[in-house]
Amino acid sequence: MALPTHPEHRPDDRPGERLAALASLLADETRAAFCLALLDGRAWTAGELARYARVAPSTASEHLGKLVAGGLLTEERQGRHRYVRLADPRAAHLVEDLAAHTAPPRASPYTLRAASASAAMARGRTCYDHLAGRLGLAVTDAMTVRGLLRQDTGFALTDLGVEWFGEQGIGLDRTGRRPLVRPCLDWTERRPHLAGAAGAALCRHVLDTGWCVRIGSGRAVKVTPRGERALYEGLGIEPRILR
Amino acid sequence: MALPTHPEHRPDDRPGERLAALASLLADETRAAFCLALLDGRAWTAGELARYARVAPSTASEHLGKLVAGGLLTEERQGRHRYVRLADPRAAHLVEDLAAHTAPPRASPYTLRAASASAAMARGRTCYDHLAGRLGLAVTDAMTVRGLLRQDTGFALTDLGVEWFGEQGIGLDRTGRRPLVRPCLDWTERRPHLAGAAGAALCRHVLDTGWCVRIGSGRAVKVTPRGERALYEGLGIEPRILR
DNA sequence: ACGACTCTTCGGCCGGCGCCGAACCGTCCC
DNA sequence: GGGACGGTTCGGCGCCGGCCGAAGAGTCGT
Repeated sequence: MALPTHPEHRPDDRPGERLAALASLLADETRAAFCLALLDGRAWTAGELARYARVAPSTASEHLGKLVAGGLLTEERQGRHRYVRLADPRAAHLVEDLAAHTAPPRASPYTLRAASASAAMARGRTCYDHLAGRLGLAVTDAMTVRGLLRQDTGFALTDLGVEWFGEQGIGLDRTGRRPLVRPCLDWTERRPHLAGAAGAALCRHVLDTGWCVRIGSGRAVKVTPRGERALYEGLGIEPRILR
Repeated sequence: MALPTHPEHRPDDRPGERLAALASLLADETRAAFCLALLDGRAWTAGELARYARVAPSTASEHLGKLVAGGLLTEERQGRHRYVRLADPRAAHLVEDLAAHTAPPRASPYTLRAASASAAMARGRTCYDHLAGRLGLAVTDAMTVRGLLRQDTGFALTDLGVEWFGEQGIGLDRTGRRPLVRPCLDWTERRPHLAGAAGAALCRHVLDTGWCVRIGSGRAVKVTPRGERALYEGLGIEPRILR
């Protein structure tokens, strides 16, 4: 027996349907705040997000339901906690891209605490799974002037760059469907920095080797003394840029 | 006298505000349909868009007001017409990207007319200002295998590729802030094709030299016999791929 | 000057959705 | 077992926003 399809229903007669549905997920201020918070790549609990966005737990729960159903987030239940994170690099990319389109960075922060926190964020932070902030830019720029990355005719590693990753002992996974290299336009600095599988591998490497450490539990990262030496020797990055 | 700023208003206390505002523009089915239609890069009148999306002229007018105010569209008044187009390549890129995230391409078209129209679209079309469809992919792939473009470690023209543009007499404008080359992930074919300033220059070139012509007034383009020869001789593209 | 045409403004309607609090369920810890 | 805690479900409230039709303003052609 055939499904009772309405005769007037034409499949492509509503060109904007899917696009609107996707955009709707981010069209709410609370959900947008959730996604921006999750750009740090970590898993947050529902309660953390609720407090962060200053809404009732019940409200947050409903929003998370929509974001998960929409495929933007994945959840992981552990005991009485509901951990939630961006579903995959594609979802992170989407949020990044949209955020990058939201015009000017905001004015100077009000409190001292906020000022020092945002200064740390400006120095170095992670953006989902790669390095961003001045640190991310410094690495990207250093790789560019050293001929490891070319930005003048697109955005791609050179042969030299691929070699360099090998020398550093950073494995490049070229199997997945994820692009090896892509630019990520950060919304404070207005210039692209290295993202994609290579960017993620590099970020993992600098954290694993102790070149950088996370500050507290947030997105901000700090370069260690050892990391300063390594970045200077390996890429010619002046330590003072990172301070 | 100071402005009566509310003391509790903290500027970065609403992280998702801007993102949500931007997403809201596309979160309506009618507005989304408008933007998708405008991806052809042409200027549409308000009435055309209203008929296309099947809403009253008054409704369309209101939507256009929002899209223009949000910076996604620009308008140009001519007599009693209001011509509207995507504001810039960045806006087009945004819509493309979001559209690319909306999952699977839809099922086979119902009517014969729609089938032949979408077949023409699949063969070749423009996506804002560059080539897409099988034609766009064929060009991108041919450039890749000939070493003009590298996609394995990112997405960038090679030196050979820059040279090739020069040989073809296609000027590459590297002054603007627009990236020279970027990938555009099309939402029917799931692979990237050449976009950015170079993609636009190439598209302009094939239309100017008569290698391709637009079919009717839409986005679909057709390769001329002369174009077939040129594409075969210049890039080794088999004519049958384009049929 | 007149009518045809395009677009805009306004009022009003309606549905959807974001929000909360209360009640409830399950987990963890004493 | 009892209490604290995290999350969810449900009902209800209020508002925002998309839709239309009617009326009006500006433009073009005859």
